[in-house]
Amino acid sequence: MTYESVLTALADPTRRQIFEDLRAGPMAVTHLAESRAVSRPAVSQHLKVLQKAGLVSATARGPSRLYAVEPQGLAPLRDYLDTVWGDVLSAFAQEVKAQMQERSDTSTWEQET
Amino acid sequence: MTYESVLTALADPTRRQIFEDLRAGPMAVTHLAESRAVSRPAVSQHLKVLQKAGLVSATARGPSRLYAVEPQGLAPLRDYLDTVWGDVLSAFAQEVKAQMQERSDTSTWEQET
DNA sequence: ACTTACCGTAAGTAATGACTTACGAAAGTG
DNA sequence: CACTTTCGTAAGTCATTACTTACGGTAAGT
Repeated sequence: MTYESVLTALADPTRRQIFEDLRAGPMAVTHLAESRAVSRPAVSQHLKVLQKAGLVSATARGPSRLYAVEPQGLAPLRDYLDTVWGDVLSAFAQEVKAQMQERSDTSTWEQET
Repeated sequence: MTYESVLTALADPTRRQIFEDLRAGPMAVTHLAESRAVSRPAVSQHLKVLQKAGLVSATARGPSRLYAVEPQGLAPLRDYLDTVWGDVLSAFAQEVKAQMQERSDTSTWEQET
């Protein structure tokens, strides 16, 4: 639900691969595990994290369970980038211009990165 | 530079707080550390990770060092969300509609989440 | 030059998390 | 009703990583 959980969920490479594999459509846990280097319980645990983050949803299909991408799960992260950082990005250009004009004389700076 | 490094950099809560604190403007390491519960070297290490991810930049200011937000650092993550998941999101609505119409008869499903 | 202030790095420790094996539950099949 | 398949969870191990203390290095002030 929160953008923090989305970030931590997408930070792990294996979990991100599983999430991206689900782009092909809903899949069962066994099918997800056999095309990967980790065991099936590991995939289940990753899916649990993804589900808690709202990125995937589970559907009982007999004894099997189909996991599918929940597209609205990425909305918190998108909103975070837009609302929290959108203003900063737009305000940055102005500030840079202002500072460069303000300190055009005091030129004792030393850029590193 | 890559969206993976951005995700791992923003996954840690302390590191994310430091990054968000820099929205107020360029700050020195000591100033960042004294308003937080971790030591100064810890902040330095976090800033190193953020710098490698392209999220912040350092500027030598006398014996001090001013760290500033690098606004273009979030671009890889934005691009990842747009290119990789933008198509999936738009294609999802159509697929859902098609599936619901296709399986309007085989109604033995059981939603969980 | 000596001192002070600010910072990065090294080394070591503690904690978080990713993974495995083992087990039990739920649902279809004979 | 047994049997099989599929899956989640528990317990434990191992690797990653976040954190601390200690140290050295650089730049300004006196």
